[in-house]
Amino acid sequence: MTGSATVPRTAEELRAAILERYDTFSKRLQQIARFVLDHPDDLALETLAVVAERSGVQPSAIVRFAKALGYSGAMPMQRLLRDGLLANHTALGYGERVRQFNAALDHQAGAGDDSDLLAEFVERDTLALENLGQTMTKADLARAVKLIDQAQILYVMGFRRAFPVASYLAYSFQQVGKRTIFVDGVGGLTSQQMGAVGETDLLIAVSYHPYAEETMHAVEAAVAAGAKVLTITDSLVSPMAKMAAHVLQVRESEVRGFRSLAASLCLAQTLVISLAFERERVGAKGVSRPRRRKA
Amino acid sequence: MTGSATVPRTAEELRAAILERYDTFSKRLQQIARFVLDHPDDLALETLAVVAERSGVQPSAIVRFAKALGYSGAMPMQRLLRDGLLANHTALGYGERVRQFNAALDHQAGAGDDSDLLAEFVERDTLALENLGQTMTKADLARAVKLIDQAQILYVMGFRRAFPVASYLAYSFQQVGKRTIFVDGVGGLTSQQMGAVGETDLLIAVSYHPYAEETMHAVEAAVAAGAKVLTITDSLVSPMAKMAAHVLQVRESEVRGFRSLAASLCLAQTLVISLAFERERVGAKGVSRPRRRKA
DNA sequence: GGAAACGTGGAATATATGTTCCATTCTATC
DNA sequence: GATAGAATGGAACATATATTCCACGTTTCC
Repeated sequence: MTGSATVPRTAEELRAAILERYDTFSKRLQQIARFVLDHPDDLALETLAVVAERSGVQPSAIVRFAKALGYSGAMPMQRLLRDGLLANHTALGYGERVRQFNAALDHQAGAGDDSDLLAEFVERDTLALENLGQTMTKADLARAVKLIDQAQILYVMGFRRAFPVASYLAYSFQQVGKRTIFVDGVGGLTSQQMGAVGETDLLIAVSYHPYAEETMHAVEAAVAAGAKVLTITDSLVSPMAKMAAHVLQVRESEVRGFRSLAASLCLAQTLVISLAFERERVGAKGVSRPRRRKA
Repeated sequence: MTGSATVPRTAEELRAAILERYDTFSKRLQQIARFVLDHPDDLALETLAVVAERSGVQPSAIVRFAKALGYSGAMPMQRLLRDGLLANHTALGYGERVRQFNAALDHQAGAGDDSDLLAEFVERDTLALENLGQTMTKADLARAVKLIDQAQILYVMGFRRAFPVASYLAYSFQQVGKRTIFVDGVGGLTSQQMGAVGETDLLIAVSYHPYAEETMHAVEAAVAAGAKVLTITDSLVSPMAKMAAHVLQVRESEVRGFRSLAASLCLAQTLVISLAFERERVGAKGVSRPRRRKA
């Protein structure tokens, strides 16, 4: 039953072995391989039944997987991962990591020091998310969702730094079955794309300082056409905020002058899923169930 | 059977409770208490039988110990310590906390319950960021930055869910003065946009499961043309990963079947700024100083 | 298009683990 | 030093877990 001459004896070897033989595995075995690579901790700590449920396979399949790698069963493989886990844990104590982290943050004034840029950004985005959770009220969200739900056609726009957020919104709203037009400005056709905006429609405009002129003009045009406008922006006094029917303020924190988009995207996804739930609750027509869906 | 009114609910509380009540314990119970305090990892990870043998007591004594602290058995106490261990080792804590999080969600799993969707997503994104900070090594990042820096022309692509990430990368790299072509696939011109790829160029391909065919083909084409490929993806065995010169794995956590992009965007920005710093340090030609710049 | 080989899900089984129980030992008190 | 009470060890038990096995489905190759 031993597939190869050498059976992996460390967590790293196991990883390498899986990668090497991935192609020779069957579909289900590949699925398990992915799970093991992506969530080694789960396999190490949880029982087989839990791992099976979480990875969406049968316990027996996991045993087969372990045997395909040359083990006598799933348990030896688990032990391997567990040991690796413990080794990592003891090698780098918690306190030490915190110290390193804080030290890195302390000299963030240092010019070219990019030694732990990632840690800084992680920290910054975490703060931004925290702030979002504290400042954004349920009422504001509910109102935004209601506006979106009531719109016959949803227009989404956002340029430059706001473009990723806008594209995410457009893509996701389409995915959950909302009629959405992404005003991407390709070919300078912004006004044409917005041409059919009417009173029953909603424009979601995403914009941060410095506010793109194109977006402002589009908002003006939409208001003139009688459409409602929902803006996602960084300031309640931004040019858009006054014209908009509703404003969602997102305060992205800043490190070294660079702003992020983590909070905006988190908010964006919340809007999308909230809408999906709302429609499901009301039993809207032809909307696929949002739960368990891979977005 | 509950010794005291409040049962410890975290690893720290447990530690405190043991210390506080140490004197009231019998000799054998004190022996176990010492072992738990000194080797919490062992109790967390090993089976009761192993712990019993290692600490020189009977399994039943450990159960008694747990009951003396108010638990229904030894298992709940083990779970507690396990969670505590994971909390310290955030890279591992990730999976466990997601599990807890999901378990909590399951209770309120009523379909249309969006009462605090935002809080859920904030929590999930926070976890994903934390995990990113712990699992992404400096070496991996440094190598990616080096690849980008050495590329004469940088191509960036990513479709569907990866599109926001790709657009962000393209926009930001252009902002910091890197020659970048955003392969956005407008008008079905993907292959034309990629037409000029050469050996001195780099393609950054962002892709998540299920991987867009267009992206895979583009990666193949780039490799065939002799260009290097850097992929940002969710699995080391994703179709792209094999062809790529370097892979950056991003594990976005998932709530109710919906994945986010927070970690990916955080990574993206880290790459951009790291490149900017790198160039500044070397004193590259005509690159605007990255600091204090609004990206 | 048919047949063989392979892969898969789920129930059945064997095993190992945590827990309980009670006879025995230890400790404290008179 | 005797005795009552508590504590302990280890066997017996119940439970949960990993593993095996087989009928069914799927793919592959002739």
